[in-house]
Amino acid sequence: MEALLEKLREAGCKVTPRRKAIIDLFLKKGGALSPQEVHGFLKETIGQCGLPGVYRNLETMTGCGILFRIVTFGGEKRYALCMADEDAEGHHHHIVCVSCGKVGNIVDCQYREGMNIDGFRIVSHLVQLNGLCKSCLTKKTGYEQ
Amino acid sequence: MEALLEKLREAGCKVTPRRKAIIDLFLKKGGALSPQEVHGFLKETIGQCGLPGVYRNLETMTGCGILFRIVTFGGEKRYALCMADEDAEGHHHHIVCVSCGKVGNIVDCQYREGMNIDGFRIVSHLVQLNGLCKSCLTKKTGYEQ
DNA sequence: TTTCTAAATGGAAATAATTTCTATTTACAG
DNA sequence: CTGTAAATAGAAATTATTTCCATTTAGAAA
Repeated sequence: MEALLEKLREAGCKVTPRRKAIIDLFLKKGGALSPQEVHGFLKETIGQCGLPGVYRNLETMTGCGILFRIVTFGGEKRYALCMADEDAEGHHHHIVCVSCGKVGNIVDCQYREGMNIDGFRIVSHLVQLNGLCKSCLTKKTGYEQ
Repeated sequence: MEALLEKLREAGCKVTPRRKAIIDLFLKKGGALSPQEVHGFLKETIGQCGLPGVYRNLETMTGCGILFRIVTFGGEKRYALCMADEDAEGHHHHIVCVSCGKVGNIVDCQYREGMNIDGFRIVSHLVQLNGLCKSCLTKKTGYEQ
């Protein structure tokens, strides 16, 4: 938790009760959440908070590298904690369990900014793996991305 | 064009004037379009057509493999023609020019369904490269993804 | 500490995006 | 041709997202 708050400070953002509550929520829930879900859960915990604030904070915290946006085939917005561990400090991608939402880091990536592929100069790229984590391979739950 | 219409038939979908107009539009424009843009352009060409129909058709045609959904960091929906050439008949990904929207195919991919990575069993994955195509490397235009 | 200020918040309201619904039309199999 | 399931149109409903602005607050600086 403290490491995540530090990321806010590094980015010059304030550590507010609401932001703490949002991080808390993601830590507790463990998976990927939509703005609406975050809003709903916050209502239960810290009482109130408008959707505009939720949207703003999810984006702010994505900018700080605390959250990242899950890519879904339907295009709906979902965010998850970017738990960069020692291995994944730098460039990395995510693997998301389609059943429970657990997130892992993928550190080996063949793409780099500036490289040339098929006549294109790469400026950015996106890789996301969807899979089943160990525990969900045995017991399937209701959560589907 | 005919090859694309064939994909509709293969999927058991009807070939309607509107669908032809949408394919036409993508062929002419060349890049990635949002539902709203498609709607706007159709108004100019075939007169009218409701947004609901645009949404339905973009999804239908994505299901047939005629279009694919561009992944943007902002999460907004955009579609582009999936011009699978000889090399890219099967599994492939896309590289999109962030300046003009031109789409290329990436056929070498290290990920496969069913493989195990870091304790996850992969069920699907998504790779998208964003870059600058040859012509845009020299002249930058206004179009940004 | 206290003060100050830019950043964050809350919530109402506006806007934009997407879906649902239903009556009508149409592609195309037979 | 004809019949029928699929597609269409557009209105309306719903949902998602953003804008706005007055108020509060975190945290730097005095």
